[in-house]
Amino acid sequence: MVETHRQICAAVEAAEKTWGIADLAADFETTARAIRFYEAEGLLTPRRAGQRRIYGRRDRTRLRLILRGKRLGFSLAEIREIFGLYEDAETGEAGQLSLLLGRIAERRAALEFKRRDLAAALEELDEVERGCRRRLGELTGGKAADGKAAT
Amino acid sequence: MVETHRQICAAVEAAEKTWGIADLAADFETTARAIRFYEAEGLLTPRRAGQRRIYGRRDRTRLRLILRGKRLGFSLAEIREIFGLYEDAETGEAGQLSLLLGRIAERRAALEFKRRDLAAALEELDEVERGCRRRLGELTGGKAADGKAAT
DNA sequence: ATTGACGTTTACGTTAACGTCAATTATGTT
DNA sequence: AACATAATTGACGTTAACGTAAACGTCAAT
Repeated sequence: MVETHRQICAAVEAAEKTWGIADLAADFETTARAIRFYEAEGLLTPRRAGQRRIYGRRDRTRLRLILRGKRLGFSLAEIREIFGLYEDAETGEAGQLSLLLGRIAERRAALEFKRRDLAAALEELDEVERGCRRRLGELTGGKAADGKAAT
Repeated sequence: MVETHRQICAAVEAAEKTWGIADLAADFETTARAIRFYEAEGLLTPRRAGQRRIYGRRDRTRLRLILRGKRLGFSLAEIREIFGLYEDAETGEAGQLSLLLGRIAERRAALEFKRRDLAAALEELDEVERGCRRRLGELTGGKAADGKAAT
């Protein structure tokens, strides 16, 4: 007798909660196609129940990292490298680990560069807003007594 | 008599410094092709001396904004919208300006969302580094006296 | 007047990251 | 057993953001 999906899930649920691909897509506001694509790119490796993909906690956190990485402007290739770091940090040998620290430092530098970009963008936005409010004040404030308000 | 490029530049240089497309490409570590592409997308509008593009201060700041936007994961379409905001803040009428404040708020929300993403990414990287150092300590520190170090 | 450096337009090619559709295969429901 | 529902693979299409190559113009220097 071959186990059904339900039976397997029941057995597994005792140990760990699982999800189907549609669940993930809904929860993370993405599509099944995209999730399969990430798998094809080596970013996800869900278990299988026969044909069907079964996702666990670990897969969810992975997907969360993927999507966040994308929002920050990283390519899937870069994200894959980052995952490499994460793996190596757990499995690597001593020789690799010190090299790893260097690569982690690079990653940190990239992230902090982005943080500066972000800070600059926010500051400029503030400036635009101030300018906008000032102009609004000039136009509606009624105190058109100063020569510059004429147009 | 038709003015030569040089004569025009000489006349203009008194008022403002200018650059050619290759200069910009070099200064910002991008390519002439990309710069032309941004123009075709309506993100840059350099003056012309005959056929040739002449870039001024304003164009440079624009290009800087474009590239920063890209690094932060914005599409050229989004960047174009942002430029729209910037323009409107200077030229818009009163009615538009209050609407504009709302769009600015949206932009700010998007940027602060990214900031949270970024903070989370940095924290996780920290965690990975700590884990890495801990493992490194276990492997090389020699104090393998604790049962868990065996593998 | 030719060479070389740089710039221009036009057009087609490329890559990443999926979307879309079709044909097929379970799975649970009635 | 029949049926709808949901998932799978495979194939091809699409969009954004340029790259690349061809063919030509312009200017300064030789």
